[in-house]
Amino acid sequence: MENGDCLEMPLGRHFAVLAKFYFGALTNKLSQIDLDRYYSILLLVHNSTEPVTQQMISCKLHIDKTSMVRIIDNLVEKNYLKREAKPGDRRCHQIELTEQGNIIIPEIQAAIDELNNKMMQGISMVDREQFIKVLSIITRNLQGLPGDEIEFEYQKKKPNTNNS
Amino acid sequence: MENGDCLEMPLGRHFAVLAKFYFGALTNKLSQIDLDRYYSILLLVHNSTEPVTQQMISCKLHIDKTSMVRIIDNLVEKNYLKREAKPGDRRCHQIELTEQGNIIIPEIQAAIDELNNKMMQGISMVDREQFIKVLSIITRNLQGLPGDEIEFEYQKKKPNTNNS
DNA sequence: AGACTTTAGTTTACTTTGCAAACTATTTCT
DNA sequence: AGAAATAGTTTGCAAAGTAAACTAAAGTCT
Repeated sequence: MENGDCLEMPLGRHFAVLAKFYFGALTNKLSQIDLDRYYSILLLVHNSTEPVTQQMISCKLHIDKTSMVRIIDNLVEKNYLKREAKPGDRRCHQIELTEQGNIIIPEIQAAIDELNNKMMQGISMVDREQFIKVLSIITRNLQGLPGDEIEFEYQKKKPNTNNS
Repeated sequence: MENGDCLEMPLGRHFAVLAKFYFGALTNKLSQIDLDRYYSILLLVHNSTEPVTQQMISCKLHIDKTSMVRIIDNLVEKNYLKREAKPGDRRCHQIELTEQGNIIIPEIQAAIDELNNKMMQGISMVDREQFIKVLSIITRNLQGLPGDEIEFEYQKKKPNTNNS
């Protein structure tokens, strides 16, 4: 094998460690906020063009749906999100940012931008883009999905795919 | 920001998802084995040239030391590892592979190689190497470490560093 | 319309992991 | 010898994944 064993950990472990460092640093940067995690969720709610449901967040962020319930409970309790009945389908809960939620979005975004910058220090723009590109391909390969974007199959045309 | 927001998740989240997919696939490949995790630990014990202690594993793999106790307990109970008194320093427990542990190492290694291959499909060798290189730099940047390898500071000359 | 199935979300129970604090046994420092 | 540091352990707690069973609301199918 030419690749893989040039690292002293399996690549998956490496990714896990990176994620840990990343969110550790992010939580650190955002210690002013009454929230030490779930930033991705708030961002997703904020950036989404379509109405956001719990299932959609679960799918896109690959978080378990039962965990999702608890997490949204938490964020609602802390007054960053609100659950509203979705008109037209009362099974769904439409997740929206509260006023307080909207306030911290720019702070989160700024911290992430800053962190990404620090993280990418010493890497040329070309290499950064290439890195992101490879990251997308790897993700797709690992899912075994033919998709084009890293959209992660949130109800994207399911042609009878019994994905068991 | 030029980078970062080209993905719809913070990069850290992306890494976490990748790790999840990776180990999911790996566990799947290794379903023959009576072990659905901790592969990295067994590999580390196997590949290490120096005697392995729990602390060393904790440091290299960035696993909490109290979790480490439980994990090693588990692996000892399943007869993949054994704890032995380290001659010369009875505080340390020297961790070694059992016979059964040694048997599954090649299987794990093969599964990882196979998975890495599948993961890297469609990416040229040059790009793979470049990707790994960027990955190392990012890791170093996130740790704020000046180190050279991704060795993660396991007792590498600690000049009074009170890492609290 | 009525029966069946699917979907979104919830609850419960259990497991794994991380973190913090307190602890033991050993070693090192002075 | 006495103090401090180190390796490991234990306990308690919180977060998060998994599985199973459940509710309520749609959707489907004769």
